[in-house]
Amino acid sequence: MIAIVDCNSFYCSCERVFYPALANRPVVVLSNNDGCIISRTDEAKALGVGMAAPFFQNREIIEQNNVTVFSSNYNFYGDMSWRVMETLRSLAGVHNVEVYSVDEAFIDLHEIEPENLHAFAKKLKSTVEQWTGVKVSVGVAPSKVLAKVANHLAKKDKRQTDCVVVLDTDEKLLEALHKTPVKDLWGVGRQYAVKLNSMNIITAYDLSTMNETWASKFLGGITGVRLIRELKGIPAIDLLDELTTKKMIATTRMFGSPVNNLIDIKEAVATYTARAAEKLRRQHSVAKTISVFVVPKEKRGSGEGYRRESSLSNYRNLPIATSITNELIKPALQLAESLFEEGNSYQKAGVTLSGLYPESSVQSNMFTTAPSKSMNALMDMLDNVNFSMRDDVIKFAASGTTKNWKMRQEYRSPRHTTRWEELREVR
DNA sequence: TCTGGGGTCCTAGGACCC
DNA sequence: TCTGGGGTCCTAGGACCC
Repeated sequence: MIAIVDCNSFYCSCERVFYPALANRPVVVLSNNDGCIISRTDEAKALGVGMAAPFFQNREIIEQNNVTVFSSNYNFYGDMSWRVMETLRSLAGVHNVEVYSVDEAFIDLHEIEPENLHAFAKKLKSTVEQWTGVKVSVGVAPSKVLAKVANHLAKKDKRQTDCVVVLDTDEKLLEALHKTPVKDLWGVGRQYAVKLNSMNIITAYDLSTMNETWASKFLGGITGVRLIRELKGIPAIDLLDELTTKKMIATTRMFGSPVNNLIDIKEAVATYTARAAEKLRRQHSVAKTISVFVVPKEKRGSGEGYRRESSLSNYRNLPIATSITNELIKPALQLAESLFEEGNSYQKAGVTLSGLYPESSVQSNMFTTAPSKSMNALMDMLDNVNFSMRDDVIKFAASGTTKNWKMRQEYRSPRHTTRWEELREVR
């Protein structure tokens, strides 16, 4: 059996830990740049605040109902996430926990006796809440997809389930499948939901009766086949090794306001490159390819709805794979220059590192030398300082100091857990 | 006025090779 | 004039996730 532990309204939950007075009040957390609502409590949801909805469209409801608003504070959430995951690891064993996202983890329960499943799930929940203050829901079932279904039901009716649902009999599984619309399944997005409904497949149960040949044809090949198997209770998506390394690393961000000069664009690109390089070093990889993209600000008619912007990008293959920040910044700045057009205004830029290899595999060729030991030692020191502060205390000159392009964060909470000077005071 | 920031996997199709 | 069959590698693009 597999469990998924999912934090309830994670970012809001984090904020509430340090503002207990908000316990039963509506709270929302905004995306970077204060653009969208990316986390909302049940109370905010009940008021009609939409998920992933633009902030400005919900402003009225928020102000009228005195909803508490926070800008996102990723240093703080990252630290809280780490605490939650450590708690789970200490209860279930390091090797049985797969951290799936900042607020979710799968747990392999093969070491737990069937009759103890429910008690163990409860223990996961109560311990996390006691040690970190973050509320969680737990779903338990024979496969990952079914565990997600269980978790969904646990969240939907918190009072009745007490946020724990264990699907350990065929009757419970069938009932759960009948109750779940296909659109709520993990792996079925908007496109597939429409397609399935048009074929008169409405509930998860309907989908579970389909065969694999059909799934292969209509639901994205092997992905669809795995979904069907998982729905039938046959695990088809492995618990991932904790040490799997990323195959691509990106850092991209909207600007606080449109940028129209090359100097600012280059500062932003240098900053993003430094951040991406840091992620790269953390997983002990080097990158062979770097690409940069910029998104011009679109001139839109008032009648048009929002649509995904189109970006301009360019890439470069490096002579030798590296994770040294300055070796990556140089080509990144050249790429930024090649993309920039005088007179244009830009709203976003990003840097992607790909062609990743373990750093131990780097070889020098005839024209280049392997990075010197001192350069690597410098990077280590920089990462240690910046990581311990969960922020960039030490930066590269190319990142600049003006930050005309940096994002808006009007409602950010203090970095309670990573800054002494921002620690909460209790009198 | 104002619409996030990361990632993954899969497939199709083109380039190239023998 | 005629123009195979099989393989690999790469990229772009679509779908999905939180």
